[in-house]
Amino acid sequence: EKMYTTLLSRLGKTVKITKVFKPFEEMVDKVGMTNIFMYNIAIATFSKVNQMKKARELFDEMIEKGLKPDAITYRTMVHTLCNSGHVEDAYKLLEKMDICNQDLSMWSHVLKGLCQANKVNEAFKIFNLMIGKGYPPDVVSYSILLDGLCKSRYLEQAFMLLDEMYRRGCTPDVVSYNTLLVGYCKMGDLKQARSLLEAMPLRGCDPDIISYNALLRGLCKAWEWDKAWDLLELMRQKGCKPNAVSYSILLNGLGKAGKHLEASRLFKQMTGEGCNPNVVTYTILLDCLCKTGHVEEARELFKQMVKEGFTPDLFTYNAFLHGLLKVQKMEEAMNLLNEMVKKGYNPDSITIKVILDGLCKTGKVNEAYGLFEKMVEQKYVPDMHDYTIIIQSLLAIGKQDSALWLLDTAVQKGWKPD
RNA sequence: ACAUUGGUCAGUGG
Repeated sequence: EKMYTTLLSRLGKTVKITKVFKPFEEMVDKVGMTNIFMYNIAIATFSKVNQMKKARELFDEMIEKGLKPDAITYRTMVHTLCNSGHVEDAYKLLEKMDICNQDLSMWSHVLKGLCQANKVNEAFKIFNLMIGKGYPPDVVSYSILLDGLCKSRYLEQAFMLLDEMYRRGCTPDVVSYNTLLVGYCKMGDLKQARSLLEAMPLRGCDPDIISYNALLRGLCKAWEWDKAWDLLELMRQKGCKPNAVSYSILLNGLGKAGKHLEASRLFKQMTGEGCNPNVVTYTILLDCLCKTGHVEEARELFKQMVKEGFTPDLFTYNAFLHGLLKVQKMEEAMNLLNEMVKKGYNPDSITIKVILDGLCKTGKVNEAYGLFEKMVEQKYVPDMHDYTIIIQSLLAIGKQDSALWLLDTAVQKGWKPD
């Protein structure tokens, strides 16, 4: 039994790296799952590769067998339920389990899950409930709520919550401040961001690279290029050397502003500054080249990144596909699509929208609809945007009745037209 | 023997 547990653990670790879980699954089926360790390992492993269903089955199975889940089992379950959009279930589980197996971090997972589902109000309800149960919040749980408020654009409330943290003796740390900084910058409120940044050292929190990157993003969004360059200089002076994220923020800003020459120059420059490119920076530049009508250069960049040993990911493929389809290079796009599938990247909802849109814009509405039906058959669940792409192009070629029919189908499936 | 480990920054579609 000990041997099997060790074996399972070893195999589990490789699964987490390679994401290939078939052999592990067979192993789980073959060996008898006899102790709690084996279940804990198996549950954790399956949840790491997004096999929630498997994880839950095992959890139920162990209870049926009369094995009592321990704190670790519960923690793993709560964690993965929250991260896979099943916060409700996580909450139910927490309500059911023994007090001795609960702790603040589990409740924090629930808070985060709710915030990610855009349910900040719910999060606050749980927050109060959790306090009532004897789990006073700490700086982490507060920061989760701060982030939730910021992402829902409730910046004033976030600021007030920061104040509440002081009053309750939960001194905000650099993460709390950064959370708010990001919020201000995304909203374009650079004034507030700057004053918060200046206030930080006075409150015993020196800004770190994330603080500066947040501000950098705000400056790029406002097209304040000179100030952005000044900030880079300031960062170097303060010993916060710009990192790959800093450069990708700048690259993306330049790209979105259509400044592809400057973006290309910065891309070359960053290596000289001791910062190596990565998949993200490559993808940003590639996208920028595509969007500014330089597909040939984009293709060269794609080749270059592969040659330099970087593996294109779904973002890269989607961006490039979009670029190719925009200039009607249908055949090359389909080759790329095949290549990406062969490499193990399954088209996601964005890939599908890119292709639908590409087909429609080249007048191949029928093909688009055919693909759409095929995807639905393969249990892809289209959203309203997928419908919109096709409906719009049906209207464009004067097929109002088909468009209306499709719209009706979407509505019947519970979608709300926008 | 072994397992879980809570918060903040960058990229793709409509």
